[in-house]
Amino acid sequence: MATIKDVSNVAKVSIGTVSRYLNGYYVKEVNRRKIEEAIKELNFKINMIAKGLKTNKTYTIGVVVPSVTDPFCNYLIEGIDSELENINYSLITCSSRNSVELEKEKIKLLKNKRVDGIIIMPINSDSTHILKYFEKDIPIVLIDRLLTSISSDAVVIENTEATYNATKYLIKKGHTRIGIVSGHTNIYTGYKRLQGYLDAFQDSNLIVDNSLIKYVMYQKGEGLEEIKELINLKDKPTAILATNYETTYSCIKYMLMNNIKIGKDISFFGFDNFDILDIVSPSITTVVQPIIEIGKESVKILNRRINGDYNDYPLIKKLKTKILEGSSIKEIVSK
Amino acid sequence: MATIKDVSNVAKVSIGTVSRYLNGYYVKEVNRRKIEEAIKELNFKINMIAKGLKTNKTYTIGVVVPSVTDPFCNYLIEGIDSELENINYSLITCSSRNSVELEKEKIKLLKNKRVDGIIIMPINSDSTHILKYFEKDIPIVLIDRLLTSISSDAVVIENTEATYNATKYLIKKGHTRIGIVSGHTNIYTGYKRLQGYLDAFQDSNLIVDNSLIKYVMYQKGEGLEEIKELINLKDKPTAILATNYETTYSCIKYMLMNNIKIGKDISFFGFDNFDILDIVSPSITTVVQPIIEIGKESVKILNRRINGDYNDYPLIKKLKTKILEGSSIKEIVSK
DNA sequence: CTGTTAGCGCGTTCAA
DNA sequence: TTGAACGCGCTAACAG
Repeated sequence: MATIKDVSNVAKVSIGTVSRYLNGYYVKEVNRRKIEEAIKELNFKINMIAKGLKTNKTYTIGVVVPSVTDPFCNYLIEGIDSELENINYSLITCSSRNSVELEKEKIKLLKNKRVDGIIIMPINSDSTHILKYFEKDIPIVLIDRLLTSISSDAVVIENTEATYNATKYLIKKGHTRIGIVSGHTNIYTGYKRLQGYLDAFQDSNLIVDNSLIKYVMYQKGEGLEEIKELINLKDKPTAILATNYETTYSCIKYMLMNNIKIGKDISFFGFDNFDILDIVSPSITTVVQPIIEIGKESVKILNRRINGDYNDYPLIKKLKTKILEGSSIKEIVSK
Repeated sequence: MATIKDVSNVAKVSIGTVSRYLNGYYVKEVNRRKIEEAIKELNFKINMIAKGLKTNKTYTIGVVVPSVTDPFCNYLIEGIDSELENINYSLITCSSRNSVELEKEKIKLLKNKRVDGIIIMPINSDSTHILKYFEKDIPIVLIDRLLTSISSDAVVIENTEATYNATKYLIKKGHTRIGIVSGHTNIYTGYKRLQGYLDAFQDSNLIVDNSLIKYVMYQKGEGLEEIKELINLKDKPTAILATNYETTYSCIKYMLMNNIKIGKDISFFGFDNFDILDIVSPSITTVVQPIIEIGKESVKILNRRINGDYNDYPLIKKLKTKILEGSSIKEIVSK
């Protein structure tokens, strides 16, 4: 593959001149023409590797997500990718496959690759194992989940507010026995979202029944057993609140499998609204996160750090959620 | 950030020794210890950029897919990513967003980045615009779709066989008026899959009614109008065959929206089985592709090319599909 | 087994 | 404005 040296030979100008031309500096008209011809003739493409070695930039950022087949992560990546296009960066995608070990591995890999920045959606809130990667050499932005005892840039949603509003919504519809499929509290979003549920009960002067709280893994296929327990409680819940996409999915699956009529036998409040919910009937009332926005925002912050702008560091951006109303929640009129 | 030179200084051995240590060659026990200490002390990480400049390798491959929010592409990426882990490569993911322009752009970008190889799922079969990127400098493997007039490594499925078997299955169940939601024939998979449908009719000595063939875009949200036409034909089809995930999804959505009972009012044969079909009732009979396998296989071929093994070039690997039986197909007993 | 050194392709001085 | 020369961090070849 042709190098800058080959171009300088063919064009009969010096390497420096070619380099300057490539980087947008002014060169004499005659030389410009000669260089352009040589480039075309040799089909020269600049070697970003060599350039990166010199400029200490790779024009690449890395992202580490727990899964690449989870729609939440995919939309995150879509947001990141589309924003990256604006600044001409490319993206190395890494899946930590929900393994802390792999997460470490991948971050190390990205650092070796000298990416200009890293976006991480951490597996859990435990920062001890990850802490050492947070030297200031490469900027890192956290998404979706924060890490304990690390002050870092991050983009998350108003988690507590999201479930608070959802729970309040259910209470207003007359529900007091509301089951929640919560994540484990060592996961940032699990902890925060449970908090919103508890707050809503407190603000409404209602007592929380702990048997209505089920802790499940935020992973595909998890939670069926817990949902079963919830639904078969002696004193049954009249409504169930799921707190992320995976649990929403599991709830729907369980209820369909067991012929439980959503919105009739039991009310249901979901979390995250992907295609899938389009084809469930009745339509599901859900908390909707601005996922694409989260991705885009994280890139914007990261890019400022890459360019040395640490003015507002550390910045924790919290995005608002919305409620999308469907027909999965029945109003209970008190007798 | 510490360099190999710093390490050699601290460890009091030569640069060469450090380099050899890093690359797995044998160094004297004493030196090994000193080097390891120095590395830990300096928190040294090898600079892959510099290594790449020398070895002309980036240990990175690129993949270009039409979308990063389409489950088919996601599972493809999952397969690629997991296989890449075995050979310690990382992956630059690019979305062409179903735009030929962007597809060109992304390939060019990957070439500039000097990735060691590229995997492409082309948008359509038209190779003219893409042809010039197929110089032998960087190995390319096509997936899912072939390109006209380019001989290249590729991993696809037995497309014609897949729909042939599905159509035969329907015919055996007594269906003769089978509507097909086909892709446009300028897309490799669209063309091949339609062929299977036609072949099955011919082999069964049945006449194909062209009004039962609808051509739709293989993209999210497409096809609702065509499905409507199909279902509202004067002489209605008794069964419908979708030919990819997007059209399967659209069919299900249309039927649910219009309260058409799948497996009762009309039989339905889907294509690709993601989570989503888990929560549709009745369960859908589908053609199942070995998607993860396609991804893994493409990496295996690519890796051999990267290592200079062009023995069986060009290799077009065709993987088999299976039929997953659900309850969406009714048997018609002739009166 | 180790130290020394050239050079990968490029950007960037410094003189001219 | 341009050309020559150095160095980014690393590998590989050679001599020891």
